[in-house]
Amino acid sequence: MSSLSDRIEAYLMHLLLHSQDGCIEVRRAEVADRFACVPSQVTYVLATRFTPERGFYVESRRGGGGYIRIVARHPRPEASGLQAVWQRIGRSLTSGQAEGLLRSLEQGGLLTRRQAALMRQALRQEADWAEPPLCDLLRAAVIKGMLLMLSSSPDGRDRIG
Amino acid sequence: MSSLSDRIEAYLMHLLLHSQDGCIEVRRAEVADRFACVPSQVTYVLATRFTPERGFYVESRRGGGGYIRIVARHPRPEASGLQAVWQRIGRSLTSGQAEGLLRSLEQGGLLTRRQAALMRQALRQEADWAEPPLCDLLRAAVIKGMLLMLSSSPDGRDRIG
DNA sequence: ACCGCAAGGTCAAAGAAGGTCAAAGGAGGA
DNA sequence: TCCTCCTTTGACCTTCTTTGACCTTGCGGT
Repeated sequence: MSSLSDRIEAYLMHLLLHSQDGCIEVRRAEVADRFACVPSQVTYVLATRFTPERGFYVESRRGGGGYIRIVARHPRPEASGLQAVWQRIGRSLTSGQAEGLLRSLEQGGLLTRRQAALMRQALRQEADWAEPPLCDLLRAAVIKGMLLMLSSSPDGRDRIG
Repeated sequence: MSSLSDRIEAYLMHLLLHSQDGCIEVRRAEVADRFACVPSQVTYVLATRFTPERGFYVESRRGGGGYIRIVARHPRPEASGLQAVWQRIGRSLTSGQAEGLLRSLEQGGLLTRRQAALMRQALRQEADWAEPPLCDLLRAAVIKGMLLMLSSSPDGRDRIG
């Protein structure tokens, strides 16, 4: 089901989420080895998933002692909780930023796949009809509303009855 | 005589009902295979039966590891009063309209006091910084996002407690 | 400097899904 | 009968992934 790229993404995301500062260093060849694939596969994953648009930046160096460093702009959302994530969201959010956020929340276990899917749908439906910059404002508004509702009653216990 | 489309619909619905969270992932080619039909038949069923109006969202991805994900907004078949309200909200909502809406939802028992209060706060925070007409757009977006999350919680949180 | 190895980078081709669209088929009603 | 609406099919398109050949960069030794 999940593709090789997805598994590599999950692996790197896992490392990021468990890092102290939302910043990791890996060797391309090592990662490729772990997943028994060609090194350029790792490059592909970095290029398609860990983009600045989604809130990551990647630097690397070649030659002996070379490395790839991935830095997350939203370090460890799973440790800080939905409330903290919510506070970091500003008034505007591009679709790429929203997608990156949802993915990392999903990876961090703060959102179920279903919740993430619902939120994606809602974002499309409520924001995509507008042009930038309006659509980005709407996206931030929708997602913050949704996160607030989720975080305020994570398991339905907030029902007063 | 149930048509092929009906049988495919029934099959997918069966999977949904037996899923824990009202969210399934299938491969188009596999489903087509099971019913010995062309893949586009599955697309047809999705397009005609699993529509947003009927309470379903469909997400898909192409390429290797591609899939079709179907999400039911209501894992439980019970209709939700919130859903109906949600569907009637347009793209714009004045603060007066929003307040009226929240009040009637609260009185109707569809929202707890706490939820309503939370939503009021979110509305103020996310929309009031802007001038009309933008603030009305933002209000509609926030409130729809929040209602969606409430009305689609798998644990039936949206029912009157 | 120069050379050679040890990284990582690029790019394009091949492969693996799903999407589109229009034509053909079928069932029911005016 | 004829018309309309829903189904079924299939040819062709678009998107995403995987692989591999070849390129560039950095470091260390001579």
